[in-house]
Amino acid sequence: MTNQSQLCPKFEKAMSILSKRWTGLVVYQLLRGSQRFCEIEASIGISGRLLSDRLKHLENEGMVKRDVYPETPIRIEYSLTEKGRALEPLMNELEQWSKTWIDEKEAVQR
Amino acid sequence: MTNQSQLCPKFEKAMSILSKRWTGLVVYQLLRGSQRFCEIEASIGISGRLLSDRLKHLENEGMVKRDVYPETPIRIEYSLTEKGRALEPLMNELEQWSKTWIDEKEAVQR
DNA sequence: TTAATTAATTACTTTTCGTAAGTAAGTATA
DNA sequence: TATACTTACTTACGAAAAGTAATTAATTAA
Repeated sequence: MTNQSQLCPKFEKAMSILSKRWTGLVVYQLLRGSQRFCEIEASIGISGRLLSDRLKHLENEGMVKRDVYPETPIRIEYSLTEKGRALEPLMNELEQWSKTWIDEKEAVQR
Repeated sequence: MTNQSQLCPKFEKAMSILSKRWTGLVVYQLLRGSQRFCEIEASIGISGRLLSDRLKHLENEGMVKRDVYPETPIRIEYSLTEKGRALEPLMNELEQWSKTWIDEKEAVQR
């Protein structure tokens, strides 16, 4: 099959961001408002090692902003940029889809 | 931080499907209509080994249907079920987002 | 008999993930 | 002064997943 790819490079890039594990959940969680490292860590169950990596990645993509408050102990708040917040409609779509098409039994256990 | 996860298990499951590499692109490609193995392989640039794995996975999730036509050479058509097609609005959202927020330079190169 | 085609699968290497422990900075407590 | 505490990371390392390439099975044509 010699078919060339017809995929839009921008779309492909967008999908590559979303299809990296944890990244979508971090964005979803930050849609609730700015949060600190340990809050995100606890809320989605990611390890510190990977959360650190994903936040850096999202910062590089211009989707997340990092604010340092030199209190004691230090407080660092992460929040979405406009680019990040623009994924809200997509997240709502995914919520709707999951409510309609995923049943309790196959959902993630905790 | 002792915070419990507030994530909806259904949403978490949905996100885990989408955040597995290639899965989203396979669904996106099949939204164009039923296709055979080698067509999908060529169009999104996935290896046969992983495409085989992802199609099985999507079949198990009830999102993809596999039809065998015992011609010569054998033809096997993959298509989306209703559950799979229901992701079309989300894919449209991601397309829009990528057009607005990803610029040429950072897009996937080919 | 050899080759061709499609849809996989197997073997092997590289990359990423997950867990746990360690570090740095800045207090607070004994 | 020494020790402990808190947050936000980083490092080390074994396990799992991904990437590449070669191989297989079924069928048929040259």
